[in-house]
Amino acid sequence: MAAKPLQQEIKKKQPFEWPEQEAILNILRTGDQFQNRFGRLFRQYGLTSSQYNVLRILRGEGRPMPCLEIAERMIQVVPAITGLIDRLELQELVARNRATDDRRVVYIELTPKAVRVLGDLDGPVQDLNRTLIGHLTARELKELSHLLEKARQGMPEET
Amino acid sequence: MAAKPLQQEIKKKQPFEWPEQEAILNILRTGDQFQNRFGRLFRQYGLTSSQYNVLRILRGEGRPMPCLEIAERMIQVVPAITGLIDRLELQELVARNRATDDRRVVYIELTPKAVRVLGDLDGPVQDLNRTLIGHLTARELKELSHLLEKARQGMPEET
DNA sequence: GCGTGATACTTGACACGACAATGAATTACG
DNA sequence: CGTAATTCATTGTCGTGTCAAGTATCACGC
Repeated sequence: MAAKPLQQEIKKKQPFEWPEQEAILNILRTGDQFQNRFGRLFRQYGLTSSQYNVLRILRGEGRPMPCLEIAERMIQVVPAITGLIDRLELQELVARNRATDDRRVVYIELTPKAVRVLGDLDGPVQDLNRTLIGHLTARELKELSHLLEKARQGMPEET
Repeated sequence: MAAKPLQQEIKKKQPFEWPEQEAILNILRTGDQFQNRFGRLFRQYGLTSSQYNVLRILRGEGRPMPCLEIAERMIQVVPAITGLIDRLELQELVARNRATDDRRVVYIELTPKAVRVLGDLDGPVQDLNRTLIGHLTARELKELSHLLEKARQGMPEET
C-alpha cells in the first residue's frame, strides 16, 4: 500500500502552511472515514453508530441509566437522545422506566435482545478495529492515543 | 487543565483491553469534538461544516469543478452533494453551469460573495486551529499527522 | 441511425444531529 | 407556604447522510 500524505490525498495544490491545520484536517478526515466504516458494519445489524454507542455505554455501565447520563458520555446534545431512545425502543433494544423518587428522570435499560446483538457484534467490531489500525505497532498506538488525549485537553470548557 | 485520559473521561470502569480499541475511540471522539467546535464557528457565518468544506475545496482548486469531483474530496456519497449545492445556491454562494461539451456534467463555481465569506473565516478558523491544538509542540503535531496518515492507510479500498 | 450500456447527476423516503422552545417535576428561598 | 428558578425530558424545524430509483446524456457496436 502506497504512502498517501493528506496533502496528496485531498489533491491539495499547496503544502500546508501551518502544522496545526494539517493535524486538524488529519484528525477530522480520519475520524470521518473510520466513522463511515463502523457505520456500515453496524448497519448490517440494523443499528446506526449512535445507536450502538448508546447500547455499548449501557452495557459498560451494567445498570439502567438516566437519559442525561447517556448524553453526557456521547458527544451529543441532549435533545438528540430522545429520538435515539425512541428508535431503540421501537426495535425493543431498550426499555424506558420513569424513576419513582424523581419523576422527571427516565431510566434506560437494555433488553436481553440488545445484549444478544451486542454480543454478536463484539467479534466483528474487534476485527474492524484491527483491520483499520492493526498495522500500527503497539508503541505507535500508545503514542497516538497519548497525543489525541493531549489534543483534547485544549478544548475550551462551555460544552 | 487536568490530565484526562479517555478511560476516565468516558467514565469507563474497566481499562481498555486492546490498544487498537483505545486508539480508535480516541480518534472518533477527538474528531467528533473538533467537528462540533468548527460547526459552531461556521454557524455564526450561516454555514454548516459541509457547506464550508465545499467552498474551501472550490477555493483551493481555483476553478469551477464538477459535482462528482467535489463529492470525491469529501467523504460523502454522491446524492448528498446535490442538496448541499442546492442550499449553497440558495444562499448565492455558488453557481451551477452545465458544461457545453458534455451536457451531463454540472460545473460548480464560487460567487464573489462566497470568496468574501471564506476570507472573513480564514482568521477565525486559524484561531480555532490554534485554540484546539496550539498547546502541542511542532514535533508533536508532526508526529500526530504522521500517525494518522499511517492509520488511514489501513482503510480497505472499495470506498 | 439505433439500441445498449455506462456516466453524471437528481429525486424521494427515511434516519440522524444541532438548536430553540416547551412541558413537567423538583428544588430553592423569601 | 407559594412563587421562582432549576432540572429532565420532549417536540418541532432545518440541514445533512444514506439508499434506491429515476432522468438525461454520452459512447460504442451494428
